[in-house]
Amino acid sequence: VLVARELLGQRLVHVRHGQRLAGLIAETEAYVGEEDLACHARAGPTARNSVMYGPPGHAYVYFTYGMHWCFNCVTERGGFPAAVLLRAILPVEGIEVMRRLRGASRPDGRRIADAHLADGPAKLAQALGIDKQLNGHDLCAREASLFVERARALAPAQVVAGPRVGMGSTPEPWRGNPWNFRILE
DNA sequence: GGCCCGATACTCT
DNA sequence: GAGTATCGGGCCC
Repeated sequence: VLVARELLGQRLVHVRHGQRLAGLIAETEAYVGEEDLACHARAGPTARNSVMYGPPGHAYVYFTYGMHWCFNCVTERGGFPAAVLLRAILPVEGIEVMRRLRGASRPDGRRIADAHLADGPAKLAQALGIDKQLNGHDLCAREASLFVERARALAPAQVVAGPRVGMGSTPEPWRGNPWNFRILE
């Protein structure tokens, strides 16, 4: 939960084909251990969630809804499955490449605003070119192509906490735990 | 902005 | 076979 809050305002970078694609992290969510019934590790270790059981500082990238990738930073010690889902960034570098990777345009054919290029977890992954090839990637390695840079600290008043998105039938208290964090607009 | 719905394929309570 | 940490299009407001 602490990492989810502190990642806000920092810069997520993917160096792709030698070019930096980067954005300021604008929304995150914490998923904390097997007891958290919203966490992919709620039923114990599986092939899909194995990276979450590994050491912290690695990328957990999963596939969902038949067509989307989502990117998480693994947190906590090895053996304790926890991660932070990155749900939105504000693009700042490589914006035109992100627009092309998203391949989306508005129904009227006009370009999508920068702020909406990566304002969802699957949109974020698509805009940065993140997929299963980066599952397990060491975000802290010296030669890492995907990593987080320190950008700026946010004042507590700039952060909004609320319940996580898409909890469906997840029981309380997990459904309502305020483990989603976003930057106040 | 909102609501509804279909797409799509992987995971495994 | 059911469920899914989602998105975009169509529609309405």
